[in-house]
Amino acid sequence: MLSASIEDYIKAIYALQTDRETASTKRIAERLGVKMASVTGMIKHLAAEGYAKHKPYRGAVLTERGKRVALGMIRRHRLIELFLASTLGLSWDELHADAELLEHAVSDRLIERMFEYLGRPQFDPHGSPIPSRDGSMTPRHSSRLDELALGDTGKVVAVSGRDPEFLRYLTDLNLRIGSKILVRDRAPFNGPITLRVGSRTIAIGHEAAARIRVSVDAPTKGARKPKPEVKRGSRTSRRAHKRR
Amino acid sequence: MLSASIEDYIKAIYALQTDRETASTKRIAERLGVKMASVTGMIKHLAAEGYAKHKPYRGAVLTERGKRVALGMIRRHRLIELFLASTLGLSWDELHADAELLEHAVSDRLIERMFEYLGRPQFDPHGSPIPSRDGSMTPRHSSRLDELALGDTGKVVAVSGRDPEFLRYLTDLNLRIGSKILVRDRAPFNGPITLRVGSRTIAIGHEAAARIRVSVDAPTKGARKPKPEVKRGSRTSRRAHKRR
DNA sequence: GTATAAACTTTGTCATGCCTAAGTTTTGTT
DNA sequence: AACAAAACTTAGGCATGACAAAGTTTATAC
Repeated sequence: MLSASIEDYIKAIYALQTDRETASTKRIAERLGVKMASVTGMIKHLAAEGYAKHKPYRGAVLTERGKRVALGMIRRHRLIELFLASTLGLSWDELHADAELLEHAVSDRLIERMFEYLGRPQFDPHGSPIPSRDGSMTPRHSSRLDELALGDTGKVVAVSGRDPEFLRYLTDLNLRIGSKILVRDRAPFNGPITLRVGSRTIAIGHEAAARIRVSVDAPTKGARKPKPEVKRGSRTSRRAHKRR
Repeated sequence: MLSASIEDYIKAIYALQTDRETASTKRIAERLGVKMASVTGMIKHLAAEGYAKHKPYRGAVLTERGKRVALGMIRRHRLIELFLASTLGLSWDELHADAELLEHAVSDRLIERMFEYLGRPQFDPHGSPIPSRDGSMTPRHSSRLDELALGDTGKVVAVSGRDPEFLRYLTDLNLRIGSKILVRDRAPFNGPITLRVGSRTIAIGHEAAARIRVSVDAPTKGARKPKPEVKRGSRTSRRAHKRR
């Protein structure tokens, strides 16, 4: 059985190496709230145990074994979040902190019971995919809201921050998973993006918009102003995550 | 914040001093699966922190402060058990182990959410009372099944063991919280007790019977053989614990 | 290209909580 | 009462995982 500390380090490295290629000592330390010296020590331990590779002065990278552990933790985390949301009705800004504590304590048996109870879900309350037991994740074909063109319509499918402030801000704007949006205006110089959300019109900054993932509707036949220079991901429409 | 270890010691001392007046080093060690030397060390620590009094060679006793912590832990434990039973449908033999792990990790906020979600329950799935936030517990007026007289009828309100084997045994006998029973026969010399449970007739040993608490029905007018030498507790009838 | 800053590692220390081995107190037996 | 066994404590040690301080490597600036 791995200690809670080791699990946290592996999760942190996984998250960091998903962005960049490698997880630096500094960033791991910041993420976990420990000093760099502690991180170096733990990275060496992880390397000795075969969970990571340590390239001195160059950061850490997980091995396949380490990745498997990381995906297992993410699975636990997201199932716990969904379970707490479904049963106790916790709002999305409250979920992360509690799941973070519980993910080290919940038995495998309980995780699988939750999985079945929740109807073998694919996505958590933030729209993030839940890894399957074997570590595979349903890919999401979505675009960053800040990359949408004027006139585009779509549905919010995920958000990438877990900061409660940010999530409450979105709630105040009426933005949640499944919200339908229409891009009304895009100010130049990374200025705010104006959206239609339900019956409200709101303005949102670029930084926030970049954290919101949207599945964009295929354009309808009606005349619309194209904006070809904006590149986007695939636009497959997907059902939103089921809430109760 | 108290460590999981400290919480476990306080719980163990509480349980032991509820039986006897004091919790001996040996018994604490057995309960927690550690050596006596470790217990002595921790008792001294608890005494230094004001959670317990240590009388060397005489065992430990919790202070008021320690008791408050213990009741808080019991509250958490029992609410978690009830929550897992209510949502995931865990059977009573599965509950204890998971709750034991979770009770150290669940936030106070989550505990109170569970409490409300469950409808401010008074009893856990084993029929044990759930301490209120201030530490008071609804007393249960019940008798040990092995002390019932021939012909007595009643309802199972609680069991006092948490051993999964024992609980599965009771399940096999059709005995659960709320089961109505009738004492058909009592063999002499601490022999088995024969019961009517629903439509089945079963025999149960004294040791098991002593762990089952029953609320005995007031005798009906019809003729019945009295057995005055058996003393019992009060016989107030109480609603059984609500299951979903 | 050299100096300085930033990132990183090494070394030694500390708290927690466990252990073993050895010594002490209490209890039980005769 | 005296001895042996059981219960208990003390002393010393170890693993984990954190830290600070000091030293090393890499990046940045000029």
